[in-house]
Amino acid sequence: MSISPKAALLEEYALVARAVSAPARLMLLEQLAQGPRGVEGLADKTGLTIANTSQHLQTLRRAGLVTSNRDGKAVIYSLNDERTLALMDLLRLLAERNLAQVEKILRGLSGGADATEPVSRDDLAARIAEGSVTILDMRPPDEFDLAHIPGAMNVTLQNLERLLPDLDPDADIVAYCRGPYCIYAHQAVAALRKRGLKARRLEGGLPEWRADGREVATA
Amino acid sequence: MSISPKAALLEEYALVARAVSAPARLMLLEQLAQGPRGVEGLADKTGLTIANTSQHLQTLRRAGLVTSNRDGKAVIYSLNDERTLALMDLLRLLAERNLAQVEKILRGLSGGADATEPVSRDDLAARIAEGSVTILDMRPPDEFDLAHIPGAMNVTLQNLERLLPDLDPDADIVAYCRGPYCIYAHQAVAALRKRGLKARRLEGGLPEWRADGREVATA
DNA sequence: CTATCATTCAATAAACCGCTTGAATGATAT
DNA sequence: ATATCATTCAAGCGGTTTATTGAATGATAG
Repeated sequence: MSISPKAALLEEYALVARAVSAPARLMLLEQLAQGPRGVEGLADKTGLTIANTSQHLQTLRRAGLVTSNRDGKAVIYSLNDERTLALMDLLRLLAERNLAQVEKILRGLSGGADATEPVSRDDLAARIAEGSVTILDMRPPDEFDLAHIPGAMNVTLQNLERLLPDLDPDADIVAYCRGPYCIYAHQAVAALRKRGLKARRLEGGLPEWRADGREVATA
Repeated sequence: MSISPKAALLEEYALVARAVSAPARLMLLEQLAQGPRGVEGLADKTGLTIANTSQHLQTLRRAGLVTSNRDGKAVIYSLNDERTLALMDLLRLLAERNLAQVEKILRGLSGGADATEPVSRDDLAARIAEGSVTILDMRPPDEFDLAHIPGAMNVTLQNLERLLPDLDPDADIVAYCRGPYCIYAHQAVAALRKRGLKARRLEGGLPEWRADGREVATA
């Protein structure tokens, strides 16, 4: 006598939820949203050990969220389903709306300033067409090189200070990074606004920009 | 020195995911999607013990997915955010698309017959207006009494057999139950089709029908 | 005030998860 | 074949989660 089909189904749904229930795996998925990666690359980016990264990736694979294929001696993992990003975004949305702790952390990121509404991707595209916006890509240079929004300047939080004198104090600035989970854009906007600049965050990040079918540039 | 804000945020997102990563809690949420309930009622419906139910509900509350308020000596829990249903539906979708195991279980439910596409709620509403459809509500009578689609007949799997002679063999039949997680409608459709009747499943269930802003009837 | 009832808390054992370590695998290059 | 390299496997430790049990709480009714 097997267990009920209902219980079996719930167990499978729970398996998917469990896959996204560990911070380490959310980090890995955020990286994979940028594009396919090998185990070592993912381990580097996330700060996990190689063996640990491999294990987490296998958990994700068992839940059907990623696939792997061999390329020579390296194993390349990629997102299996774009809707995984939607799942992660819903997690974020629910957490932001319903958990006081999250609001507190986000307020801390913006340095006490009022959180500003993000700029929609449609808006940004229109501004690009007008040529009336300065775009900052806050991701590490290697990710910028792979793909970025056309016209964006690659800046890290560390060298943002040095860039300040070069920025037109009247320009509208839009900062973005990996996606909704990436906080560099939050931090950049906070730093820029503290200096009186008109900076805002892009809604989502590069994967979302791409998912809209918009063009990207490569180095 | 506190941990990084990024890690703290991921921990909170993971908390939400963990909340929906246990079959028992998915069952509770499915019940709560029908409407607010007390602890004892939820324990009855899910087959969990009272203490266990209470603990799971507190886990859900910590994740911000449900709220509770006291009514006399009973504590009534309700869904805190409609998007929780979207989260659960996304879990189901990802599982159905990417896990072979799920497809196998669903094929088992339909008794080997080809799975039929569900009827959309728009379609059903149009058919109701035409009066050209027989609607079966497969939920337990107490849930039917609280709210059901106007014109629906309340049938349980157990007494479906007895009802068969009364059904017009040429009628279009649409069965529904609690929502996407409820398998009674699947099973009813399988049983009816095996007897040559034209039965299909409604997409989603009563909570989704309601969320569309459509009317419901009460006993 | 006392009794009752629904719910929660506390303590426990068993199972599971996440990370580390070191060895094993499997594909390539010499 | 042998060496090398990226990845995976296996085992183990500490911490967390789950279900159970029985006691404690808190609101209401008499």
